[in-house]
Amino acid sequence: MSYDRIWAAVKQVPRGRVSTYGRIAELVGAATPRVVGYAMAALPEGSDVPWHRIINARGEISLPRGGHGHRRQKRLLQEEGVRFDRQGRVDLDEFGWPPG
DNA sequence: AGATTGACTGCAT
DNA sequence: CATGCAGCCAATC
Repeated sequence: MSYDRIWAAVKQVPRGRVSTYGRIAELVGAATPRVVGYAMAALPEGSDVPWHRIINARGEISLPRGGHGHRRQKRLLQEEGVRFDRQGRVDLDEFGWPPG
């Protein structure tokens, strides 16, 4: 089982932008959103895959609220210039990738 | 081999 | 805008 294709697609998300599980799934063409999420969870710690740029279709971080991972992801995105609204959501029309 | 679960999504209510 | 529900595929038990 190799998530290489999924990871390769995630690597193409430019800095300061975010993409969704569904978009990545469409991009690789051989996975459904759930599998993309599964691939993210299976990611080794020191990988160069920008996993934090992947959020759900509603523009929100999909990790459990208050969890360690959730906070880390939000911080990484903010460091790249991605802005969150008061509800902790990203405007996909502005930061989503691919655009449109 | 069958049941359960998960970093999901889209449509209906 | 929030909930509920079915469909989805792979990993785990």
